[in-house]
Parts: sequence; C-alpha cells; structure tokens
Amino acid sequence: MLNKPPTIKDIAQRLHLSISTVSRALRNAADINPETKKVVIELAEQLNYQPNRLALSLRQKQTNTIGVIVPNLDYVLSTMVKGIDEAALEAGFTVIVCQSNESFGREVVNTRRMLNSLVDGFIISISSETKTNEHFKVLHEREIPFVTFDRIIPDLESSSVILDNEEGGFIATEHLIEQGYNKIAILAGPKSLGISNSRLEGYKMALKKHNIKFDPELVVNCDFNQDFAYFATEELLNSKKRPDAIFTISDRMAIGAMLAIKKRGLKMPDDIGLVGFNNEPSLALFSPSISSVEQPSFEIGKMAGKVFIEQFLNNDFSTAKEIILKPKLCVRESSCKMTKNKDKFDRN
Amino acid sequence: MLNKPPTIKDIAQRLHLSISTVSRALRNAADINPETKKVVIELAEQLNYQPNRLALSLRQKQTNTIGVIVPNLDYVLSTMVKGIDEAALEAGFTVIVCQSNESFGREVVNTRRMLNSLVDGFIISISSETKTNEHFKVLHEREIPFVTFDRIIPDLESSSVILDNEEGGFIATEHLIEQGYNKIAILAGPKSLGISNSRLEGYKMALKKHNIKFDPELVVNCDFNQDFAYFATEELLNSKKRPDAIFTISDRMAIGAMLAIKKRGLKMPDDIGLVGFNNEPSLALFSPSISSVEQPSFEIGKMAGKVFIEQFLNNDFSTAKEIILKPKLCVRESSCKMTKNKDKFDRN
DNA sequence: AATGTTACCGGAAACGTTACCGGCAATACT
DNA sequence: AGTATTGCCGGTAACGTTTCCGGTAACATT
Repeated sequence: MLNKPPTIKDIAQRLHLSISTVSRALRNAADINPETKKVVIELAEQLNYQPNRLALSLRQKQTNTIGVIVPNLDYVLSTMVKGIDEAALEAGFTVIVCQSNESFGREVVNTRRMLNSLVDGFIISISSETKTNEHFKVLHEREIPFVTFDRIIPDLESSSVILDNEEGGFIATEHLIEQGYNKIAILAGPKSLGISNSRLEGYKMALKKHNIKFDPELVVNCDFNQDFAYFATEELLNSKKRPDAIFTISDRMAIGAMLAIKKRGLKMPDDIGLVGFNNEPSLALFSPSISSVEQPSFEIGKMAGKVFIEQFLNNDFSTAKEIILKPKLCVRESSCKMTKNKDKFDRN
Repeated sequence: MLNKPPTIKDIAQRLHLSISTVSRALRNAADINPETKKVVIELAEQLNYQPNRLALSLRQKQTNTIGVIVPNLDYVLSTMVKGIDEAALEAGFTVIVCQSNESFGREVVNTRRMLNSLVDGFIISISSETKTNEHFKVLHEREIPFVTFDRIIPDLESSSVILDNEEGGFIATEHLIEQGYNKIAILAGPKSLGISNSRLEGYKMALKKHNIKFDPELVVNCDFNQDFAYFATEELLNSKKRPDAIFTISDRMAIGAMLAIKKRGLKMPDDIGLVGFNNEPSLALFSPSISSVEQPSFEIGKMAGKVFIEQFLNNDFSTAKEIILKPKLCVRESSCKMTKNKDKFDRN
C-alpha cells in the first residue's frame, strides 16, 4: 500500500472545505476564520503535510534554489560552498552544486540544465578552461541574477566576491623580502587566469616597494598543478639566476616545488625560502612546514550567498557590487630564516 | 524587455498547431506526420526551446534527480560524488548534493526538504552522529528508492555499495606483521560506526592468522580526527606496552599519529611502523611518506549511482543487493622496514 | 426597508507539460 | 458500396499550488 504524501486537496476533502480555503489557512493569509485556520493547521500537522515544491515553483515562478557552479571541490572551494550553504539555509534557500571539473563543456551543459526552471539564479566560479562567456550572456538576457566568486568572469557585469589577490601576492613577497631573500621567483598560473595575474601584480608591487628590480626570468607561468610546478622548479634551480626564494600561487604548486627543492638537496628555509597560497591544512604537517597565504574561504562563500540573496529579494539585477576580502599570511618554517626557535610554529 | 523562455504553447501558436501536436513532435511519439515533426523540431531549435523541468516533473511525477546526502565533502567523499555524478550523467539524471556536516539535525532537514517532490530517490552516506534511522523509515513507507554507500545504515534494508573494510584492516595489519612488527596498535574510530568496527575485525583476523595474541589494550577508540589521534598516540607511546607499529583507520588519524611519533623522537619505519586508511594524495609527500589502504572511491560512487538507477528504472524497490569492493594497499616508507632501497617509492 | 460593509468561503484560471480520447479524412478490405 | 483500419490532429483533464474574483450571509448604517 503506497502512502502518497497528502495534498491540500486531501485536507480540503476531509474537512469539507474548498481547496482555496485550505491554501489560505496554511499561509498567513487574510480572509480566513481563525477557527477554521486552526482546524486546518492541526490536520495538516497530523498528516505531516508538506507543500509540493514543484507545484509551488511552477505556480509562482520561483524555486528558492540557487545553482552553484564550481570547477571542482578542492579544499578551498568546498569550504566556500559550505559558506554559501549557510547563507542559503538562513534565508530559506536550497543550494544545488555542480562541478564542471574544469571543463568548459560541462560548465555549459550544467548551466543550461539548471536554467530549465530549476534555479532562481547562480553563484559561479568559472573553470580554468573557460575563455568565453557566451553561455553566461543568456543570463543577462533573461534577467537571471547571478554573482561570481573566487574566479570571476571577465567582461561580464555582475556582483562578485573575491579575495584581494594582489594583497595576497604582496604580503607573501614582502614577507620573503623581510626575511632577507632577494632573488625571489614566482610560480604563477596560466596567463589567462585573473587570479594568477593579480597575485603576480602584488608580487611586483612588493619588489618595487623594496627597490628590488623585477626580473621577468624569475616569473614562470605554468599549469595549476603539482607536476608542472615540480619541473618548473627544477629548471629554476638549474638556471644561472638561481632564486633564493619561491612564491607559488597555489599550495599544490608549493608542494611540487618543495619536492624539487628536496631532491636537489637544498634546505628550507636556509638555502631557499618557500611560500604557498591557500593554506591547506596539510601544509602545517610537512617538514619543513610550509608558509602560505590564507584566504577566508568560508566567509567568501557566505558573503557570495548573502549578496545573491539580497539582490534577488530586492529584484536588483543591475547594480554590481564588488566585495573584496583580505588574505592573511601564515608563517611557518619554510620561509622563516630569521626566527631561531622554530618549534613555535603550530602543527595543527 | 524580458526574454521569457519559449514554451510549447509559443511554438504551437507560431505554427498554427495544437499544443498536443507539438508535444508529440518533440518527444519520440507515434501519431505524428514526419513533415510536421520536422517543422516543429526546427522551430524548437531555432528558439532554443528547453522543456520546463518543473512542469514535466509535476506532470509525470518524476524528477530524474537523485538526492545525495553525505556527511562532508572530504577527499574520499568528493571523489565518490564524482563517481555518482558520472553514472547519473550517463543515464540522464541530475544529482543534487547536500552536506549534513556530520550533524544529525541537518541530515533530517535535508532529507525532508528534498523529499518534497524534488528527487526521485536518495543515495546516502550517514553522518557519524546518526544513531537512529527514523527519518529514513519514511522512505520505505512511501516506497522511495534509496541506496546507501560508504557508511551504511544499520538495520534498514536497502542496496548498498561499500568497501570491504574487513579486508582493508586485514591487509594493512598483515603487511605490518610481514614487515616484522608484532606489537601492533590500532587507532579505531567511534564504537558506533560500522566501518570502524569492520576494520578492527580485519585487524583481529590478521593477528589470529599469524598467531599473535589480541591485546585489547592496543585498541584505542577515539574520534575521527587528527587531534584525538595525536593524544591517543602519545598515550600509547608512554604506556608500558609501547607498540612497535600503529594502524589507523583514517589518514587524518595517521597524520596525528605521525606528529606524536616525531615529537617523541622516534623514527619511522625503524622504531615504529605506521599505516593509514584512504590514501589521500598528500600522504606520498610527507617525510617519511605514509603507507595507506586505498579504496576505489570513484568506482564506489559510480557503482552506487548505477545500482540506484537500475533499481529505479526497474521499479525494483525490494531486492537489496550488497556490493563490496576491494581495497588495495599502498606501501610507502612509514611501514617498510625490510626494503633497503627506499627511494623506489613514488612521491606523486 | 433599502443599502453598505464586513467576514468568510468557493470557483476557476493559470503555471507548462503529457496522456487519453475522440474525430476526421484517406486508404484498405470485404 | 459499405465498413474497418490507419494516420494524423485537437480538445481536455490532470499534476498541486496560488490568486483573483465573485458570492453569500450577517451585521451595521442610513
């Protein structure tokens, strides 16, 4: 015996009322006798009535659902998604997450799919493969709200929540300079990626401030992964201009660099300094532990959720806020020449 | 000018056809003139028509969506979710993921929420906090299909896809024994958690096979995290029965154990052996690199997806398959006393 | 007594889709 | 020629909900 979920029709029949009356009773509507309202609500609770979201959404053309599109679910992004989740829950929204797996095709498919009346709008971090924004332009045409975060979409107006990536590059580099390093290389990401360029920009600013000449040969653009970083570092260490410190724009790359450094027999931080980016938890556990720029991932996600919901509720699809959160440097052994008692670093 | 998405009604009007004819033309339905079918399809493509999923689902009481409930999105689970994703995509299903954050309350809320006609069924891995299964019994009552994976729900009949956790415990322990360790401790998880007990069971079996007496004092039940593991290990190392090897049932715990071991000044693998569980990528990068039991996470997820879809399409909600996949041991430095040339281990 | 006001309720349309049924012309079968 | 059969199409109900509109009874106002 299949136990279908009850509908307002069922309630109406059992109470000899009309559907509309029941509907009114269940929301906070006017035009309803408190007495009948009470009866209806009681029966609804007894039957464990839950309104059918599909019918509701179809009727009022609102799903109360946010589509989140992310390139993957690594440490940083899954923390950000948790933040979005929390903001959504507080406002009574549901979140559905799709990973594009850094693939442009999947990103397009997922967007189209969710667009078919499944979501009210989007919160997006683009894949590294994405070069065009055609598939997002349709959002503007249909006046579907979206905000971008983490990696934003170039040339497309929307609110966005991001890290101050320049600042991140700056504090990492300045820290290395203050520790006495002065031939600092940077492992940057793909040239097409905005966050990569911003961090590079911060790096340049720090050099300039401290009167160190910028040397393009110390800049390596390589792919966002560990193996590439490994080989790039090997090459750097073999070159005539061997750097005495390396700043990588992701932790994965820092790990690759560390492996190359260790293989070469160099010691961190004395022979060479190293700073990563993202502050993944495992960094504290390596030997030496690796310094890194920490971003407030959860807050970025939560902020993105809040901005979206605010704009959505105000029907404000035009003003484009830009919210920029600050990073923080986590100093550990790999970059800390000057500190003597090194066991002060936390390992948790 | 707001650009509403086109409906079949729009198409019908522009072609002077009835709604039903357009509907028939767009699906692979009989009773349709190939000529008109062609015309309809052409216009549909030109307008970029996409059927409204809400209306569709409401009508045929099917959403083609699977709700996935997971306690978190750590390395193992997010890989499993990718597997589910792939199986779903192949079968034309959409996946929506909810993290319970290991909280019983969130798990209940999420389940109820998705139940309101948002999903056709569930694929579930329960939170560690979950002790009762009341909120899942309603699934049986309403004949809503679900399969469980990774951490399964005790005392509730359903298909499930899991790792052979006993085998995992067994191969890890036997490996340690073969390496010459014979006072092997185990850091197990919470006593209430099934996977923890199974791995412990495998540990016991390996001891028995090699005629080593089981010593309850070498079993520590602690919470599933790094700090607890750290303190538990400290205690073990201070006890009279100091073990010469430790098997932890998660990598996080292995890392905690490693930190305690290093702090104590002991060397792995010579003074003490260590094997973890899950084979997270960073394990290969520690020094020493940490051995671990690897599970086929992606395959487990994909299998769970496939089993769900198969049972769903066959309307077969009663037969409960149990699919068990085998783990594999990844041997690295932390447990490899006997091998001389240790640089053979991969670090990637 | 006629009218206006209020409080409450029911009917029906609409959201976009599919499924069933009936109709009509053209063709095929006796 | 009369009757089935087929091919094609339109009308309508239904999925569960909200919203607008109209209706009725009771009461208050002139």
